[in-house]
Amino acid sequence: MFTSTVSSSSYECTITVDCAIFGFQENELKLLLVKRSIEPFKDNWLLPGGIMSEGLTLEESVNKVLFGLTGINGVHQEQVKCYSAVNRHPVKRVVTLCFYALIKPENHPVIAKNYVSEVRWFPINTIPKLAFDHDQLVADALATLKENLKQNLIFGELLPEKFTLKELQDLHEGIMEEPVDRRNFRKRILQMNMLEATGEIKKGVKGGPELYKIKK
Amino acid sequence: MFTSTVSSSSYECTITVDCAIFGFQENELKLLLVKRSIEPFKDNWLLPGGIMSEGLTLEESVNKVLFGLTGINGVHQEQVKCYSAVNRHPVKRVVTLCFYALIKPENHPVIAKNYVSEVRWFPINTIPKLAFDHDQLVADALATLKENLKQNLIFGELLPEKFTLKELQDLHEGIMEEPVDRRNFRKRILQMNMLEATGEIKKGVKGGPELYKIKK
DNA sequence: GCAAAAGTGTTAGCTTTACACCCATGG
DNA sequence: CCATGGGTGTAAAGCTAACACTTTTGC
Repeated sequence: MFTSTVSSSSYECTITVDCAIFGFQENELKLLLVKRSIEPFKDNWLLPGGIMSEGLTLEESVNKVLFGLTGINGVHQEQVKCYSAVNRHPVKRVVTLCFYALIKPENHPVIAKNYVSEVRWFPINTIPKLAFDHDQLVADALATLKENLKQNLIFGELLPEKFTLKELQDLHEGIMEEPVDRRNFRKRILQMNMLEATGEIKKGVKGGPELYKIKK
Repeated sequence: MFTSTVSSSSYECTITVDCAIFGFQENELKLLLVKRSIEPFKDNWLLPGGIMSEGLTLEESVNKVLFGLTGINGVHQEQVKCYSAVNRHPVKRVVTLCFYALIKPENHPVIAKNYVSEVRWFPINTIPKLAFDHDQLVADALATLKENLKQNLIFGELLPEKFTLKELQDLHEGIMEEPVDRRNFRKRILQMNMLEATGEIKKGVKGGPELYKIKK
């Protein structure tokens, strides 16, 4: 812990935040990337990121940065890992904390702003080579996301208030990138006792599936 | 990610590293704490910690800090979490990255140095109230340690080169704070296929237990 | 009415847990 | 020789994984 009496020896450093924003669309997991319009790494794709703000926590800072680059606003962030290799930025020493977030793309229209010339959702298997050490950050963020999802089932805002078990299963399969047996999935989920049936059925879809919601 | 063209808006901040050093001694898990000899929180116990160094990664920095406060040198560090609440330090904004390490106390004699008036190993259930938000850091570090240990079995330097299964089990039980069945433990461990029998038996202990070592 | 999706139970395999006796060694 | 700890196997329970047919609905 920093101590006031040794502040003369204090070394201050730029802290940045990067965020792997995952979204679920057309039944597959996607990642939001931005293209840099400036050097270094001009015209390269990378994770949206920027500098920590003076009066904000890192979680608040990353949301501010995200809004400033893409227009995305106020999403729940989870920490992934801190990266501090001395040469990870070619120009200046920066320490970065990486976050991930899980959002519904249609709730968050994106616009390229600031140093970003383009913002685009990439299906998870078509991610290009990224600038800086962001390939590593993405790999770590994805592993953390899957790990967290395996334990609890935090779906964030990915589901509408009322949803069918099929929708839930598609989400799971999309994120985990592996299929699961329908009956076993239903059993497992219902045993968790976190959902409650609404009694309503979803219209406009064959089979007449029941709608569920998350128990309060 | 930080960009050179926006460096005018860069906010630099002190980054500190704190470390929960766990040790195993007299068959129980202990935590190394230091007592501050200066304000704020003079005479309070807390985790050893200090400022990130200019040319070092955070992992290297925490080892430097640790050496400077306690004499402990070059131990493997694992990241726990980053803490960035704006008021977590009463004097100045600091962002802290917390680590944990797992060492063998007898390999690392400790000496109080710098702002530390005393260094002591506390059994995990007798930890006093700590300064700053270190109660939280300790709770998080312990949870991370257990989690990591459950998955892989990283024992760091806790075991001698050759050890008996009983020693391994005591270690496990001590860290996890729960007993396990001896036969089931042996089965599980040997199935992992990470150990190999040396053919030697340990002398000076009843029963004549076989010595194992970690497979290369 | 037919194609597509929803709903539903049972069984086999596997994993995990519980449990007791004999043997080797140190003192 | 005796007390302490090391070594070993099996059975029950719980969990996980595999699998097929009937019902509902949209088109």
